[in-house]
Amino acid sequence: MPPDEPLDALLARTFRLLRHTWAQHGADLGLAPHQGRALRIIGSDGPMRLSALAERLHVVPRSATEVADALQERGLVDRSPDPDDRRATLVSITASGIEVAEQVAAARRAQAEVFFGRLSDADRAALHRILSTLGEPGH
Amino acid sequence: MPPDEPLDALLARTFRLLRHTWAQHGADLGLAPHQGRALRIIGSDGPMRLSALAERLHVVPRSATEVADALQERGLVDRSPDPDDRRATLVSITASGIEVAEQVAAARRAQAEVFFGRLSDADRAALHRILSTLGEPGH
DNA sequence: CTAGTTCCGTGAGGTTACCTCACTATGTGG
DNA sequence: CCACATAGTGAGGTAACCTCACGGAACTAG
Repeated sequence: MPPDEPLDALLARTFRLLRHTWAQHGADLGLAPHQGRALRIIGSDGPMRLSALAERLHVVPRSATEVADALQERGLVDRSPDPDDRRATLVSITASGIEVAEQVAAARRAQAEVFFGRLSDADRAALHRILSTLGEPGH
Repeated sequence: MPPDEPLDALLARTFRLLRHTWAQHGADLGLAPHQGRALRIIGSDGPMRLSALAERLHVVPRSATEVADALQERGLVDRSPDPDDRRATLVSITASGIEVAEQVAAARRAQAEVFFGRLSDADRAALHRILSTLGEPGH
């Protein structure tokens, strides 16, 4: 609302708006944010160790166990022993997991279309370029 | 990293990068995210009821009590009875609260300067305009 | 004025999503 | 063979939310 809102606050506010719509639809599918994120990661990167999943989610390994537990209980992922290391467990997505992940992805695409819909093509391209610049190298 | 990353994911990733630096400096001052946010709100909007603070923080009133408790215990805010309504409590910022809020704000400005520093003035203006458009009206 | 209703802040207690620590089973370098 | 590191998980803790119920205060009708 403030016309001179600093860029950082503006970015935060915009993101919160976007996240709000995500949470809405994620909740509709009974998925906590990290669960949806994990499902997407496993779905796109293929079977991975729990420790690898933990790293992708930015949580400690113990917490990835819980995320996997929740998804497994819903039948969305499976655990299997890693043939290369009998200490390790591979988490892979199931058929119904793929289905749910696809629903999530579709809902997200649709929502992004609405959310960014008011921008011109040029503005979308500019936003993409500028954000990419910010996300790039020099930490 | 993906060159064709969708806008929504890109926005989220960029924000996470920014938030990470916030959390860092907030933690340095011993402030949880909501505490810093509350301090900023009370500092800029003046004394307010707990229920009003709750609304600004997007939490239920009971949770605002806890945020205020934590800040009061650090001596950063004060509670006083609302002269207009003896049911209500006004939370106002103290002298040391102002000092801490100023430190937080200064750190934030400095970090924003670094974070957005790689953008040209034109790009900053474009980003500001585009994000403002996204945050505006038709939900 | 009074009786009913609504609203303010908070005590009590639950849930959730994280964490650390310790343990077992397994792998690895000397 | 042995010391040490690593993968996942049980046990238990914490922080930040939540709901529910309450006492005091304020509004509203009759």
